[in-house]
Amino acid sequence: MAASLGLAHEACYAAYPPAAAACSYFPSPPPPPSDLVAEFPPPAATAMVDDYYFQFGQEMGGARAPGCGGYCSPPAPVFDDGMSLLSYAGVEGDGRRPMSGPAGTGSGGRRPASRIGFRTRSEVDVLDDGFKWRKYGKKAVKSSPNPRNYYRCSAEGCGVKKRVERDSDDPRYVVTTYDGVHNHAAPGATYLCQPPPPPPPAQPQRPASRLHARRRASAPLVAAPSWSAAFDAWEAQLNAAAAHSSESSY
DNA sequence: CGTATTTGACCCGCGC
DNA sequence: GCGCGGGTCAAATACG
Repeated sequence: MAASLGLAHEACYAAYPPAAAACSYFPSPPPPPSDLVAEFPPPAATAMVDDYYFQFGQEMGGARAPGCGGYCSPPAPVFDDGMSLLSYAGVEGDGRRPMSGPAGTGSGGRRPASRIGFRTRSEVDVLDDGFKWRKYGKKAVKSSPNPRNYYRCSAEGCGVKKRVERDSDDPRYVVTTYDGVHNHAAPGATYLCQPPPPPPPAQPQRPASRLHARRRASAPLVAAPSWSAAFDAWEAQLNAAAAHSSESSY
């Protein structure tokens, strides 16, 4: 199922509003980026997210924890050009829903709290990112000759989802899109990043409907407005830690 | 037998 | 208003 071989990273795209973003954890330090097909244990995502952060982190206004081997997304998108980043990644997001604009627009506020995408060269479709996923759907999409697979984090109460599909332009690449933020640790993961501040109790994101009413409750993906204050505190904590770290190193 | 996957159907939002 | 396309559900099936 999961794979950890034959990976090379190309690009990834960005988180976007609303403001529930947090630190996205990945299980192990990434290998050095390389054009060569690296052979290493998971995860596929790590290196690319890290690379991406270095490339776009400032524009995104993201916070990077001292010694963080993962990616800490900003509480809200700071960059103005999310679509261009998507284009850079060779994916088009939802296709129907704008990646920018007021939260709750698009399809009735069903937009996930945060989204990170990867385009990874891999011989296999499913990349081992340290989390356990359950497949819940498969769909042929118009924009690609390859089917899109839908996965949900199998951890109880964790509503994170991911979509996996082969790049329509180059089938050697797998486009993986994560929706939401894990509220738990990855099994067996080694975290280098501080945990984000605890999310406040959030309201269900989906509008009430007959369908949604009978569906299982999933972990809320949207943070309450007060979350930004919590993030500020967390960021300050990171800055303090960074300062302390630099002082102690001399 | 329990769990994971498959797959057709359904729902919803958007564009025309 | 209608059709299209994407996302999800849930019963059926496969697998260990």
